[in-house]
Amino acid sequence: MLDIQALRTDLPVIAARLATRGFVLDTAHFQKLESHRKSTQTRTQELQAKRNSTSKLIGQAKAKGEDTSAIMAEVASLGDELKQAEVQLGEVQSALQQLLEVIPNTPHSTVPLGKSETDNLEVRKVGSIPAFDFAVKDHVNLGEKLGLDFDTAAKISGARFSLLKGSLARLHRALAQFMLDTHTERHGYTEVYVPYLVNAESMRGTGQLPKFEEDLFRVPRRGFEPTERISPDGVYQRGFMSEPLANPMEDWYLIPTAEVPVTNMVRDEIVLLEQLPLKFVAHTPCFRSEAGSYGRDTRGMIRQHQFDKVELVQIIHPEKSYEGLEELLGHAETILQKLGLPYRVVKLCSGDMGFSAAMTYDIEVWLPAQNAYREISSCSNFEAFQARRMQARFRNAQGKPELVHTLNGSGLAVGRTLVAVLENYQQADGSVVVPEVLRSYMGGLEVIKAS
RNA sequence: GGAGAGGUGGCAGAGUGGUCGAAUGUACCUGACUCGAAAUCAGGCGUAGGUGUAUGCCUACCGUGGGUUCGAAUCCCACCCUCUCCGCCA
Repeated sequence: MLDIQALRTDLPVIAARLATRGFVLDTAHFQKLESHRKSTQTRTQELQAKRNSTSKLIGQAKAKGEDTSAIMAEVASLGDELKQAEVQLGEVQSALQQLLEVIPNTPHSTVPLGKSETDNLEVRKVGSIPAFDFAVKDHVNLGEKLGLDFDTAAKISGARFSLLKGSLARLHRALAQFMLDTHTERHGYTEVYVPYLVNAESMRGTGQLPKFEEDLFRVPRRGFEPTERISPDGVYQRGFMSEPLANPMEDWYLIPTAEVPVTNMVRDEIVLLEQLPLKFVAHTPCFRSEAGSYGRDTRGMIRQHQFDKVELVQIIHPEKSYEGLEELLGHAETILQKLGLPYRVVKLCSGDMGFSAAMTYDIEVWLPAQNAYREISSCSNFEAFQARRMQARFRNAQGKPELVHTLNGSGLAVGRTLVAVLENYQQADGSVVVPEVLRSYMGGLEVIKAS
């Protein structure tokens, strides 16, 4: 969320910055709401002040045993007008809030201007692209002999799920363990285990709600009848839904990234200055509906409804956040370097960044079968955008509460890393060499072969 | 699933419907005393918002949302959360 004070004082400037990311801010609408808010709030507070002072007089008069009927009649006439003013104020404030919640973050001044991913800026390329003296296979072809089974996953669940067996399942686990160990032992992160089902308030805090609900899996709790049942006359019914119950419980959402539960750890908290930066790493599954991505990456495990990710999160002092972003990016890069995977770092342009980010670096890993770099990590500085939504603050040197900055980045997406390992370490016979750093996690296994 | 207890300021903990934004203790900050510290004494110490050049003034907030009332931390309703006991359970 943007600072409403800044919008009040600097509206044209902020609108122009938002325009660089392709967002049109309706400034006239904002100004109209804002002036309505101002007059309504002033009027409401005047009436409240009058009610309060008069009511106090009644109390004092009664204490002395005086007659209060005249004064009570006076304040009674306030009632309707005050109630109406309060309702109006509530309406205009929630309208402002709703408007504010769907405005994206303003890009940092050093973010390259552009409309789409073609305008992103390549920052560096690291590692050398492997040369193969045979026809490279993609991870799907390679995996089918090694334990990567999409058919069974489709039977169990549906499209965009995968099932790993044997050495590949272990490789998947090894990657996650290796990443966690590296970040905790070398980069100073504290490992956390977090809930995978979160409430709407947490989703709002990091910016997934209210605008991107269609990307999420929503899990109803109490509130509906089951979706399957045997009807009274003995017929099996599927997809049955009753009318909603009178008092439904708040729904949960499956996390689309560990960013949500981990960053929300500091929601509604005031952390001590000396505790900053807080650095957390979590290995979690991520669940995404992939609504709107029909037909994209349908083959293989690049784009799944469920995938694992090791996520880095930092809660950091505002003056240190850009420094912190470079460090966090480096922490993610370390994983690729140690795995010996070639990659490049891209700075996203204003038009390609996510809703909440002020600056984002993507790390793209080389996939030989696609002959392309593909995103494997996204590292962002959200500045105070998420902190403002979460009311996540620290006590500054003057002892006053001030919003923290939040950073996060994948370190890395486990499924895509597995794809990259398979494709980059493949051999002519269809086997895959296990990267050196993973072997201790694989019981010393050096090559994954068809069983 | 059944029965009960409770949610108040950083923490602890009071609060007959009427100067309660809230006693008191503790922590913290400032000052006094001291060579210094401890102890003691005095003062200060919530968050958000509005308004004004300004000392300031005003509004909201006692789990959340409604309601009753001229007036609600206090009364009523619903919900959320925590804890205890019983049952079930990985």
